[in-house]
Amino acid sequence: METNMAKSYSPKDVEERLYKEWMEKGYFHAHAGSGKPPYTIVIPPPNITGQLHMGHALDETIQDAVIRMKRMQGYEALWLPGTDHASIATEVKIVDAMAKEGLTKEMIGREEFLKRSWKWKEQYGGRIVSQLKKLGSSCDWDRERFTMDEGCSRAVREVFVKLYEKGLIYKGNRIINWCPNCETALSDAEVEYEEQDSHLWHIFYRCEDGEGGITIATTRPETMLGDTAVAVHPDDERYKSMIGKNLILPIMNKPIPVVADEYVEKEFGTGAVKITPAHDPNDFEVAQRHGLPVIRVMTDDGLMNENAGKYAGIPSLEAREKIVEELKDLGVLVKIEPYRHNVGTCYRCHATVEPLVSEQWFVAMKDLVKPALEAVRSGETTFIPKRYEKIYFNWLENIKDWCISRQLWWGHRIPAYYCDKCGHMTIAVDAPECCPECGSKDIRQDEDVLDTWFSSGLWPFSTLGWPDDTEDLRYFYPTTTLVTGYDIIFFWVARMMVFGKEIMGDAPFKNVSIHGIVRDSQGRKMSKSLGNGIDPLEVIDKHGADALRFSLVVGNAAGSDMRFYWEKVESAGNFANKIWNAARFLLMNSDGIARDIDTARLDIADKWILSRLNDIIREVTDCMDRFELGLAAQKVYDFIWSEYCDWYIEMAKPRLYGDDEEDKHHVLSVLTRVLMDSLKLLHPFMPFLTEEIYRNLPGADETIMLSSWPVYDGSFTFEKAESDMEIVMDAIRQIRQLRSSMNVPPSRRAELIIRTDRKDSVEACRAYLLKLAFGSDVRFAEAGQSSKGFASCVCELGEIFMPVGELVDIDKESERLLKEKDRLTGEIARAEGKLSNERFVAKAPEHVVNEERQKLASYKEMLEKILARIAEFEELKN
RNA sequence: GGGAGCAUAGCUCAGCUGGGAGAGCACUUGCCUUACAAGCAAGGGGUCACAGGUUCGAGCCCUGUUGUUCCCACCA
Repeated sequence: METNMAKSYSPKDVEERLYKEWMEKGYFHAHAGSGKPPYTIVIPPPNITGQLHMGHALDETIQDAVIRMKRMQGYEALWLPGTDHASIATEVKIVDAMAKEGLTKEMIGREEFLKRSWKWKEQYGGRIVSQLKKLGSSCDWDRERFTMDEGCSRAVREVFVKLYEKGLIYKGNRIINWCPNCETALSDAEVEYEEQDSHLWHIFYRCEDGEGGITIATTRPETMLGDTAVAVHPDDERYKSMIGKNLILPIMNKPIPVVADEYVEKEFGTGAVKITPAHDPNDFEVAQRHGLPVIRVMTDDGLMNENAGKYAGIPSLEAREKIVEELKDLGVLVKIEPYRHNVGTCYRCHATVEPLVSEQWFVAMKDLVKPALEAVRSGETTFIPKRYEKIYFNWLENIKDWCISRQLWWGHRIPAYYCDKCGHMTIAVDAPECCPECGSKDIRQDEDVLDTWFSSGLWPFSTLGWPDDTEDLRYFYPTTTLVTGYDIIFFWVARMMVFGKEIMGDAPFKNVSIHGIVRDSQGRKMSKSLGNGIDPLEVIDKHGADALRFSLVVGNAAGSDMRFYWEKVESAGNFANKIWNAARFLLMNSDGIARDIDTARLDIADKWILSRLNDIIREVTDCMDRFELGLAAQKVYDFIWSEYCDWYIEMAKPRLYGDDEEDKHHVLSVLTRVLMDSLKLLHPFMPFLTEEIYRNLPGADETIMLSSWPVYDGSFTFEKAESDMEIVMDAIRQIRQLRSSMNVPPSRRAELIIRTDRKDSVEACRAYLLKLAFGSDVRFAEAGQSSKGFASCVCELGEIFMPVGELVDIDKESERLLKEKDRLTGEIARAEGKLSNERFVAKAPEHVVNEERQKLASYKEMLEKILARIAEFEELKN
């Protein structure tokens, strides 16, 4: 048959066209209530401000691979896509963009700012979506959601009200992490610590009664203006007598008490800690225990405030220098030590985070967390790999209350309404018309918005329609699998588990498949500041989405980091081209008619490849089910390239080019079947290529996407043919090696004279031996066949002689034989050693012992033949 | 301070429930063998970090050591 397939595969011509068609035909759409078992994945929603990076590419590839396989296996497979408003990240970007126009938030006001933000969302939110499509993601775009769309926003308010009414959300004055740059509170999870060089300042606080005093050590002298005590360890002999006395706080010149608290480490610094409750979380706790006042000395934008006396209005770092100067002048600065310590920074802008006391909204986590912990302990939800469960446990077990209010505008505004008249606070899903307490219309909503992770925590059910009782929700919740990186287990996975258990009763997913991050070729994290990021779109442009996808998955152990190499992408692209050409070969020889395999006609090679296909189907499916995609992809790769292309296609050639029309059709039926099933196994990784080829194969369905996943077929398992074929293949390798060692070109064919007990195998493989071992003829050796004038080799099949005598280098040949003799002698010694060990024979499983016996016998036989060859050579030399 | 991962060929990495060390890339040699030179064939290259232990048998299980990466905690 004529084929118009190009000589090499060009992804560009294929990918866009196929994706469009898949969309038009609605293949991605899942139907609730179809009766098929549901398989659901909700996408980790990318930020609307974001561009596709390698992390997304990996994450989407894994999800798409899983969902495509499940769809083929007959599940009602739903991959629900969407995007995240990413409150703080987006707001920072919009503010930056505005700054270029000389504008600030305050200048344009909240309403105008939100208008701009939505415009921004319309402009950029679509960008990431179109990039996901380029990867081939088979998301159900009809169900696309956005964390700030009407439904998700209502879900947020509902959950807020519910938790508030249960007393699990509260407003309070507590110490929080403040980013002076973003000017908002942050949760603990949003603080990143980095080591920085600093100093430890030792400052002397004298006693109020004039006798002595205490030297404290601090890394932040500027906060001393807000000190309300000095703490020492209750058992510290040095300070025991001071407990309860007052010290005079330098500069401020006011008395503060010495308190005893076990939080103090006697060995660190001077063993005395200044207590600044408003600006240190530990100090805050000490203050709570001892009933100390809390005095803030800094403003929200990083200046010293009115409580700082003469330092009011000065930026805190500047104040630090001046205060140190003044302490020195007062003679109370005892010493300055260099000191390296961790400093908290904002995960978005990396400004140093200021712990300070502020009125914020919190979620009380202690009790909420319990069912989420139990869900993983009981196995309701399983992490893959399992070791990530420890991280999850560790975080949830040590959780503190979650600060959820943010002093930002872009996000879900907190549904709290304050009455200006009577001061009553109303918490409600829908904005009240008037104060339910006094009826006044002078009510205003809380200015703050919620932590972006609050709404993403609801994602698995808010996207399915909750709080409404929708068919989607009933059918697809709980979802089946979550695929995400280990870097957001705290931020996101844990929160979804908590909300899922609390709101829905069921954990949001059965499996959490965790993957690593994509690093650069030197193992560094890809980052904007390093400029070492690789744009997936560039990779797709150069090598195709299939090559990118395959390279991100193949050979990678689940859950571990990987490095990006262009070579790996190229190799994946080569693989695509290899398959393309295999298909081209098949179609060039095909008459386009689909035929079932006639099992009565199967020869040894057919049985071998079908049997091997069966093995691979089982192994690949098994790997996929265990989320070992790297192994699965590797197995498909090896099977297609080595076994199908390098061996079976080559073996098919003489049959296709022969005169036996029926056999030709038969071989085509096997070639087609094996290719078709291989394409199906590969489809999750390379959706475009496999679809393009599949459709052209005789007997194909409308699309590979909805074709059925291959299943193990016992009638196509032929263990004997498989092992017989392997023995012949080994003989072919030996002959090739022999020829290669003598530099015999393929064009020079040689007669193959074989001495063997496996005459059946040789007869069955006559054509294959001729083709693959470059034989001119195959015949059996006569009794007493000598190796004189022949090149020869020994293998499990038997002995093979080739009349290329004039090419034989006797010395080289002897060397080769001696090497082989040594190898066999070694193997025999090893096997005999094992078998003569009584405990081995007694304790090892029977099949292991038997295998060892068989090997030994086979080695001995081969060695005998080698020795005979050597003897003949010795004779020849003399 | 607590926890986790990794250490296997020159490089990057696989190695499933313990049963004779693998792939890709790189390297050497020979081939334009009518699907593919983005290819085919052959080859070289490894004390599986180190030391113990369990076992008939350990790259794999246990203990310890070293190196390395990461996460959490945050003694001012």
